[in-house]
Amino acid sequence: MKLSDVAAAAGVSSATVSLVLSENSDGRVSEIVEKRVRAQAKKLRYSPNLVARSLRTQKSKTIGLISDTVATTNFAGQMLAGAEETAWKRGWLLIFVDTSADSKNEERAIKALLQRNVEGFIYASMFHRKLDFPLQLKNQPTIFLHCSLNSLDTHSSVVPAEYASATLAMDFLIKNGHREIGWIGITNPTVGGRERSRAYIDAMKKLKVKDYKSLMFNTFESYANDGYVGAMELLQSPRRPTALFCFSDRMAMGAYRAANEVGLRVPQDISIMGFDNQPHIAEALWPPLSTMQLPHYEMGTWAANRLIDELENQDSGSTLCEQKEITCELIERDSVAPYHPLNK
Amino acid sequence: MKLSDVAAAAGVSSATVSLVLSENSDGRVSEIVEKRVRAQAKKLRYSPNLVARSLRTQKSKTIGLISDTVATTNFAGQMLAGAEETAWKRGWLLIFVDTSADSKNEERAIKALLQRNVEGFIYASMFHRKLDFPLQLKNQPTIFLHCSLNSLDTHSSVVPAEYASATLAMDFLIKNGHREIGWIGITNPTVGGRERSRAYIDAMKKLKVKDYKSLMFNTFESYANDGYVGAMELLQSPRRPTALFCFSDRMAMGAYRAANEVGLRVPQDISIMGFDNQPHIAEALWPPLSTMQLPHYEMGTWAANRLIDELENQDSGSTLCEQKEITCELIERDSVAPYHPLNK
DNA sequence: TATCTTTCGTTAATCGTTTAACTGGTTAAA
DNA sequence: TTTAACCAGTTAAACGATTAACGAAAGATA
Repeated sequence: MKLSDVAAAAGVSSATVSLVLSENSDGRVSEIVEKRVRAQAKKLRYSPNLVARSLRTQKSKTIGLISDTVATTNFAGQMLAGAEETAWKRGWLLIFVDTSADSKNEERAIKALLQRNVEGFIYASMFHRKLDFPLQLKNQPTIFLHCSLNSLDTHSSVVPAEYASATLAMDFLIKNGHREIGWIGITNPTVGGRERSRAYIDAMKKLKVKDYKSLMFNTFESYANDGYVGAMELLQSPRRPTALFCFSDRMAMGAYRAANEVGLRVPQDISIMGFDNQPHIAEALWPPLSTMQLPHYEMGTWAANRLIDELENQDSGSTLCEQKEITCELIERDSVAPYHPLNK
Repeated sequence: MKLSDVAAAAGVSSATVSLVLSENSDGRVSEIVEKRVRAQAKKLRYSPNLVARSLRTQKSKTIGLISDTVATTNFAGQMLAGAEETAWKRGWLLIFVDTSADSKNEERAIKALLQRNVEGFIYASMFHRKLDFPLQLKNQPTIFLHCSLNSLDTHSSVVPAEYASATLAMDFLIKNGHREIGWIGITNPTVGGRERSRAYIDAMKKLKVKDYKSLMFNTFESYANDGYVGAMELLQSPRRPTALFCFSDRMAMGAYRAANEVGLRVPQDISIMGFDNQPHIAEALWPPLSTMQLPHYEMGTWAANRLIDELENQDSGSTLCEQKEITCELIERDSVAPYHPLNK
């Protein structure tokens, strides 16, 4: 069913049909004709050919999301979901391409999307990092998702508020009476690793805990086993902490095992705090893990909304760019208990 | 850069450029002109406008994947990845839409894709199930991914070989000398639940284990805690099994906890076999869990290849449809040990 | 009455390709 | 010599929308 079919059925020209259906007919079409056109369009189940429209208008109501493996890395798929759903709700289509962190792929992907008249991009990273501007996106409307630019005054970006969120986690531990808090983290230089540990250190300083460095343990990676190793170290040291703040839920998972092995009960003997709220882990551990919910979904939502805002009012001068940080939500489950002198 | 720009630069008509660049110029363009055209195209960095081409040819080299939340459910995102990557490799674009299992959404999604001249569909399900044919896809080339049709002779589908794979898992346990094997599964009527438990039962029958039913425990859902409950029951019963076959890795995770609580070591005192090879769980447990790798990625690959095959040789009569089953791979880690009389 | 507006539509160009049909000249076959 | 085939391209019509520019009839104004 194309425009001209409807036009023929309604006995008018296709221009008229177009005018009516695009709500652009301010006084140019009589009410009676408009009704006739609408009736026929409905009857024939007309739906516009977006390819033709796109060719004519040079718009596509489509945005592209390019990412390094964001879809496969389980819980970060929430970013995709958030972006896709909001685009969808606002009448836009989101095309997602995974470049597997390969720059040749990335180039091809951007080209392929541009060839399809994509109007703007979301550039998403699997893990929180800073990067240089991808040149192929020069003068394309672009939002950075879960990453930000080294030179950050040209485009909007949205990332988790690592420092603020980790501070929230520490506050929670402290509010529960803990002072001897251990840190299990990573040396791998990522924004998350750096900022979360900085928050830990600042909180410990503020608490005036002396020599907190002996309560810190860092490994390079953040797998469960790294957490195990770190927790074994800390839990068996003479200065055993009463709570453990782990860089990630996976490390927390390892910490659980260490606690179990050492004969410490969670949370009665040792409180454990995670980070990420990784699905199928955080709530499946026993006891369920208290942790910080990374705002993946919200970030995806924000990025899509922002981009579409920019695209929909190109004329309006609202093209300010913003470096957005979203704070993680505290997910209180059962792995943190109030400190009690008897614990020790 | 459009065709006519290249044409002007090369001093020929745009038809000629089109002919040359589409490799359709069998003897219609002299070599010298062809060279000139190619040189100019390269110099001007011409890349065809796919929207215009699509309008003209009524093809889009694009397929749509519609799914109920396949992207957000972590490890099933591998299906998406598999489909997307193969489409990409073969020069096709895959557009993915998540319908959140809402039929209104699904209708809109299919319409939106059709409006963009999508040439075929992959219909993906988050969990293995059977369904009725979605009417909007009538006479659209469609492959069913991780699901199959109730009336299954019209379209191709690809699913995991549940029965065969579960049999493989049982064989592995049996090869390790176990006979008293417990089953922890679900009553929730899914293909996976039904077929895996059937494989268990058949294996036990074949082994001639008497009254194997007292070694089975089913709950409705398959969360970690359900596995815990089931394992507690089985491990504390007078007839304690020497191995546990769990419907899912998450249930196995619960079984680990139960074993630990009861004072049984994995795998020395109790062997545990999972199913799914769920990322971040199976390998993060201690000891790492032996399990079956669901062929998500391969299924995605198969679906995309199949669909594109169909689309690329529409003329050729190879439109046979196939009900494909892919067997899971056994992932041997450390949670299964040979049975030894002393174990008990 | 002559002229100007308004109203309600239509015409035709355009977006960037593809492709069937054509052209004008040369060469080969009958 | 006529006819046919071939060569190396070109012309122009699509594909299905949008939209600037135009136009005819009716009503308003001077």
